[in-house]
Amino acid sequence: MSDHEGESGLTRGELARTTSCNIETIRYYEKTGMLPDPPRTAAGYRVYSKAHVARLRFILRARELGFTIDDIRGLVGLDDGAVPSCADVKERTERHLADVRAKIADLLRIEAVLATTSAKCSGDQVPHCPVLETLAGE
Amino acid sequence: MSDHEGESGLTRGELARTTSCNIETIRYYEKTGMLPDPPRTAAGYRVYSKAHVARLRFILRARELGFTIDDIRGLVGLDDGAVPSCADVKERTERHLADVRAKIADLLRIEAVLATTSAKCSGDQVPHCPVLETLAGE
DNA sequence: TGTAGGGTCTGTAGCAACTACAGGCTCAAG
DNA sequence: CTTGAGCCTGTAGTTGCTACAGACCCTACA
Repeated sequence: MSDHEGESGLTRGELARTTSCNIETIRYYEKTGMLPDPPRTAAGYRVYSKAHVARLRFILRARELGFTIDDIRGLVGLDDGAVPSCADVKERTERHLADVRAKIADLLRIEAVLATTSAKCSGDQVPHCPVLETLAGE
Repeated sequence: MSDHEGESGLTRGELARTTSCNIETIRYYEKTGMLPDPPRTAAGYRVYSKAHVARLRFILRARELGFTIDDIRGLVGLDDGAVPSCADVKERTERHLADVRAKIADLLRIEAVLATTSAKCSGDQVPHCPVLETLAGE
């Protein structure tokens, strides 16, 4: 699979390594239409171009930021076929930002409960376990 | 299904309503052993006692606090059969607390990126979309 | 007594977003 | 020409539910 295209023309394994993406995930993104179907060699091996690398990097970065697959589909214009407008992108981002903030607020509440409850517990055998009592509803 | 047991002896639907738990989730918890199999009427209807209500409330509260099903299994002594020691409970709680804190840290990083990126975007047509550029990797 | 409507029973399939096989090809090196 | 790595496909598993379909059952009302 060494060819004449310079650094282009990656196999699936090579793409996985250069992007640190699980090799099966690549196939998954292809199946779900996130990543365009690459051309194949005569033997059926996928051949990825630089465009594929860029697209995959985009997807992975968006996932890192917590965008769902559907969000990303919108960001790359796969839901309506058209390249999304700047306003579209901004709106999706803001919506996602609100979700993230809500999740942070949830987790902070949870953290407070866990921290105070756990602090009450000596770890020794005390008459009642504060953690279990909290969970049981006092 | 009105019986002589006072406020005990709930049907599945009644248990769902009193705990605000989805009715199917109850069956799921039963199937996975989180909730003990209740006795049945002659026709095969489940009959739940106060103990079931308490156990389900416990599970739901622990889930709200982000404990996984396996965590909860440990908290109620279902993984090794024995009632967990206070130290066990404390250790599980602390471990979970660390997870929660890590998740919060992740989300705060994400929030910062999203907020600054989104702020750069006017929403109008500008030459380049700052959000997409960030995702594409500058 | 009949029936209409709700509730309940079971098993099974679906969701997100992957991940991990099994069984078979293909390719490059020795 | 063989060996071993890599690739191909389809399918099943993961977590924590949720949502059916099709069959019972139970109560109320006529």
